[in-house]
Amino acid sequence: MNLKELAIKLGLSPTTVSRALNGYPEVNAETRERVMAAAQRYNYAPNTRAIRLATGRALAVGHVIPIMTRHEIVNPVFADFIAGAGETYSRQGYDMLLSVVPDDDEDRTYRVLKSRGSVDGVIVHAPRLHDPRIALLTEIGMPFVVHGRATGSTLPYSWLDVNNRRAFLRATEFLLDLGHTRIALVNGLEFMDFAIRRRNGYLEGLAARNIPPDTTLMFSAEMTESAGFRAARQMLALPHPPTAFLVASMISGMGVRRAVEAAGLTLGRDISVIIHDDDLSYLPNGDDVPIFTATRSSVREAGRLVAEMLIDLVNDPAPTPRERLLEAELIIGQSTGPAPKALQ
Amino acid sequence: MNLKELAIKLGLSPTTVSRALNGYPEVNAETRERVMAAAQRYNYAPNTRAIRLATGRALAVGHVIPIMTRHEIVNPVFADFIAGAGETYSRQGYDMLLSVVPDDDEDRTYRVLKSRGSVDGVIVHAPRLHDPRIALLTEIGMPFVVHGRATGSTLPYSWLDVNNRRAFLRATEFLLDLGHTRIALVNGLEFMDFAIRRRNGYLEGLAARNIPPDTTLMFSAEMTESAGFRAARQMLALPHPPTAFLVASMISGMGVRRAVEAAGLTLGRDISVIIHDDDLSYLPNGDDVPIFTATRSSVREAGRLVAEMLIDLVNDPAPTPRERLLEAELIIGQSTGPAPKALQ
DNA sequence: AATCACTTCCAAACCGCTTTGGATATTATA
DNA sequence: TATAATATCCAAAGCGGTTTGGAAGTGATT
Repeated sequence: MNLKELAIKLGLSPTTVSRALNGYPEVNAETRERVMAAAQRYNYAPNTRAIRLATGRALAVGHVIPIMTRHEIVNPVFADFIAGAGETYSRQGYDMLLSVVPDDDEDRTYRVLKSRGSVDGVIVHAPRLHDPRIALLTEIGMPFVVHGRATGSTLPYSWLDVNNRRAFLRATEFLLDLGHTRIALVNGLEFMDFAIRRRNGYLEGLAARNIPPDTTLMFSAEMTESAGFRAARQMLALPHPPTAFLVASMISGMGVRRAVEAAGLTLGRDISVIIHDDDLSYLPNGDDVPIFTATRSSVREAGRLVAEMLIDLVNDPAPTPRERLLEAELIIGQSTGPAPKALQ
Repeated sequence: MNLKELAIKLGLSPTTVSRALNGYPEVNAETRERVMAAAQRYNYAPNTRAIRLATGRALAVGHVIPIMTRHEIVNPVFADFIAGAGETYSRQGYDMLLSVVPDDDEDRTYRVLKSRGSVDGVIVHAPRLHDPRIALLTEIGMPFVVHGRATGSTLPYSWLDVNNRRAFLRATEFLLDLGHTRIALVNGLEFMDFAIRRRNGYLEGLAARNIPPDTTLMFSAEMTESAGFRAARQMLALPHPPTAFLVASMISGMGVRRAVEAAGLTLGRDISVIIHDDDLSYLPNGDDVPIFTATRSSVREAGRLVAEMLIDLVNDPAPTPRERLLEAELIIGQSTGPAPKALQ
């Protein structure tokens, strides 16, 4: 059942039917009723392909997921972020287009997305320092919003980010207030923008108390359980081990916990751990009471908001970029406590 | 730059240019060269919206992700599965359309996807017993492939599944061979088809050795770390506790491990654990040597294959459904060992 | 030289919608 | 009552491709 057939059945022109369904004013209220009812009855839904061609809009948003050819890691926060963004798209009648491409092919993908008109805009994931995608997208005129920020980028751009620096600063201060002075950082890969900001927050916190940073207590790698385990095991074996860990994610935190327990130490008593919790639905930080003390910020909510920002941007391409900084909460769990006296 | 403009620049008709680019035979080799070169030079890419309308094909595959309104869990294997499927789509020139919808709205979503012509087919995720989606999709004539199977469904349908029954049967046998007789099952939600099959494999393994199943050793819940922890803690506190656990996922396995260690027991010595490992890229089961003994099957590879099956199906709607059963490997890690003598 | 079979190209219809530019009927205004 | 304004509807022209049904040219065949 298409527009024309429906129009014939109603004894109206396609024009009028189209207008009736799309809420244009130049159609009799009674006629509109009739049209709506018929559309319902015949189960009519306009063909999106035709709408897209006629309007020149894709009614779709692209997410380009680069698969790193080196370390083949799919970002664990991806599923929840997508779920959040997807909620927004469903609500607003947009489609979500996912392109999974080798990371050396990302440029071409954006160009093709643009020239084929497949999407109205894109979301940029996991920005790195001096991220080249910002210049590329600006150049080809593709609207975009970055989830995160790209330190070092000179062009203006729209973004939504968590205040990672502040989150890790607060976490550091919290540990310092508990009497910890040997605080380790188990960070993500430090070419990622968020990781840099977190490190900066950590360093800032230490500096404010005149504690010189100790590179043996600073670790950076992919946020896997194993990496967290290795980092913590290694640091706990130091002659002057840390009494607290600041950890980049729930998953690495589980590795850290394993190392702590393997060393015969007790979490929250001998060793304090604060993680960053993206509030992933399949990795809840405990049920009622949180397992880990954490800086928490829902990546799903971020997905919802970023998607909204992009749709706004597409519908009203204002010259001034949209920016939004979310604060992470610091939630207290069972993994932190006062620094052990013996080591203070 | 569109077809017409390109045709004018070349002094040819749009027909010829279209045919040249699409490899039709009725065009001079020399002319084709010229057209290809010009397309390259002017950076011409055909507008997908027009192609879709003209051909009546969506050149897109849909993935409908139901967000359960109750327990808001996004499937953790989702990201890797999507990554795998996405690789296939990129390779074959298809778009991947993701719809995130409340689970009570899934039906409507499929109908709309069909009547609007947004996709050529869909992948059905996470089938349950008697899954109603199979009848629905068959009824509305939407090509689909199920990732998994739906026990109880009477209609024929195409699917790709891991032999979950066999995997858990083998894992059970492996534990039995090690002398374990008190084997616990920490399963996923048992309205999910894969969970039922795993339980069946487990029960079959026990039955073959004349071990009656013990319901106090059978647990079923969402596959979270906390759920795994709770299940194991509870079972380990039993008067006659298990010496081995069969666990549905890496994540629940981590919870089980935590409970084991919290009970002062050692994994692989006092307690054996076998997990099912979906080979998620962000949750590797150890680096070089596996942490957990596991039944392993790459969900990413499954994604690649399911997507291929669907595209085949769309391009050649054969009457006989396509079926494919993958076997899981049993890989030996550090989490299993002979049953402790004292408890045997 | 006429006919036939290819080869190579093109004009025009079509996909299903939106949107422009009227046309017609109805009501208000002078 | 004539005219202007308004309400309501429609024909037709896109949107940018694909595809059908020739047409013209070329070389081979009779």
